[in-house]
Amino acid sequence: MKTEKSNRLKPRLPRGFADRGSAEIAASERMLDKIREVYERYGFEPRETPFIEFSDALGKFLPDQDRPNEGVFSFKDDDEQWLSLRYDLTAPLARHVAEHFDALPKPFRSYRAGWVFRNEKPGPGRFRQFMQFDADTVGAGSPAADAEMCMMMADVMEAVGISRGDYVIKVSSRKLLEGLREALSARGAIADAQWLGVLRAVDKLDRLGADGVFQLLTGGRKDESGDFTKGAGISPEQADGVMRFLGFAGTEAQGRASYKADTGRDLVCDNRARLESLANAMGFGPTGQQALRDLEALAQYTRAGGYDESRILVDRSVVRGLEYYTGPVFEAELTFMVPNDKGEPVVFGSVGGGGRYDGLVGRFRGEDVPATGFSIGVSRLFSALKAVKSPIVTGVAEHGPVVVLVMDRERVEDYQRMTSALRSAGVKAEMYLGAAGMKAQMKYADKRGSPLVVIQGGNEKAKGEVQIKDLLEGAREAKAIASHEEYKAARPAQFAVPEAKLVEAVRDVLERQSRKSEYAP
RNA sequence: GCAGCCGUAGCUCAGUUGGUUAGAGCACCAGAUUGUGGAUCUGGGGGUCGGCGGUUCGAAUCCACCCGGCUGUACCA
Repeated sequence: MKTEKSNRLKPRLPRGFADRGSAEIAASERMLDKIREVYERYGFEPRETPFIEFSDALGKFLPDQDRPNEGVFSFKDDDEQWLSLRYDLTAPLARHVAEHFDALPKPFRSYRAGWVFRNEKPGPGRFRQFMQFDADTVGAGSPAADAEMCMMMADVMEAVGISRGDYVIKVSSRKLLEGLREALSARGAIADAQWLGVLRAVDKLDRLGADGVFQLLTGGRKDESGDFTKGAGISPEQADGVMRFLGFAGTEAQGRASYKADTGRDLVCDNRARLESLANAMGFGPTGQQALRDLEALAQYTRAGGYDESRILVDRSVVRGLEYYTGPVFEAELTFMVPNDKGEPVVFGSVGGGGRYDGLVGRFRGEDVPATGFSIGVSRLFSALKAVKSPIVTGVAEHGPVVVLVMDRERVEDYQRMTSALRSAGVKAEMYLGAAGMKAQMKYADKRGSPLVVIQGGNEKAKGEVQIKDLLEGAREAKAIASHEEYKAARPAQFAVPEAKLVEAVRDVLERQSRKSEYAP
């Protein structure tokens, strides 16, 4: 049945979605296994939730009439209730814990890997379906729970092959920022909308630098393309206070040159000293004081666990999401340089993050339930592993199956018997299932990455033999052969064995191949 | 969402001031070779030139709109 070309369906994928091949799936699974091992070692247990939740359970993104799918994929169920594809794993976990609260041990420590969906503009390395790998502790309000998250993140980095020094877990606290707001309010109240602008500006410090942040805090900023971003609209004096919080000395009026950075990895010093200098610079009120005490405790616990500032570092510029964090926030940053598409070296950047969200479970209950956790961006971490050539992703790809050629269509049963014998012996094998001739079957085996093929035509059958052709060795030998006649006559790396010795001979070849690293594809 | 650049075969790209039947390399398929993956040679399939309108005797080429891609920016739970 031939379809008219014009009505033929075009095979295509919506943007922001991707297919994956066997090599990528295998490498990704290896990475997930490493992460899982770390979580298990810390005593976390697996727990899964479905892709779809009631929209109101997911948080602020309730679909409205005008833009029902803004940011999140939503649709109406038969009973007119709004459902949504989850956009992270934290909100569904909060729902799960609240729903089974009485039955769960508390603190409840669990982990999960899963696909999440966001309906927003995709870009390079950004998809509308992507995987996160989360761990959470619900029911523990102590900074020790947050400290454990940081240590576990550090362990994950090393478990997947990121060297010590190539990553840092940066820690700050939403309460610390709240303390900043308190302190700045002495010079005039800051409205909620303004404060969101301040947080957004602070979050961009590493990308825009001090000048850019200052502009975004006050009037606004025009980027090189001429696009204007509206500022938060706080006073220059308040903005100076924000800059002081971030570790810059001087004021705007004294000139930009006097600003001095105290963040980032260049100035690694004692976490306690960093917190002290911040306390002295700011003069915090009660909220800020509490945040300082929490972070001090956290730093003390991680240090006791053997994690110093080169691995877990207090950094006030960490903000994270604007929505539900209530206490410590953390971010796993890879500090090595990679070339961007213009060839300039840039820091690889964040591969995951998290924080304390004491209010999220409480939305389903009368009272706050303390909770903390973090999330790893799986595909982002995966591309980082490629960049550092971690053995987890560069490890040799597996060979394809042994292919038993079908030389004589009348004797499919014989070939099936050989294939089954190989499988029973634990050898990955298949009988050729297509309709093509021998040459095409050889090409098929080649494309599948077969280590060898089994050949039994009429001649071999008459002698009670099978031919085994080592495809890897054969390809190597063929390079030296120029003419096709010679190639045909030579039958490189091919030999006959008695039919009864088939399995044994195949194993010998596979064994020999596995010892020769030069065959690695 | 806003701004800029770009859409020609599966991929990478040619295509003259608007002018016959739109090309190349790679990839794919077949033959040379009853039954041998490589190399070589010969042949073949594959295009509504992103889409839809317009200007024109004539559009891959010029114009408008739409769609898609890339880049920056905004948002990012």
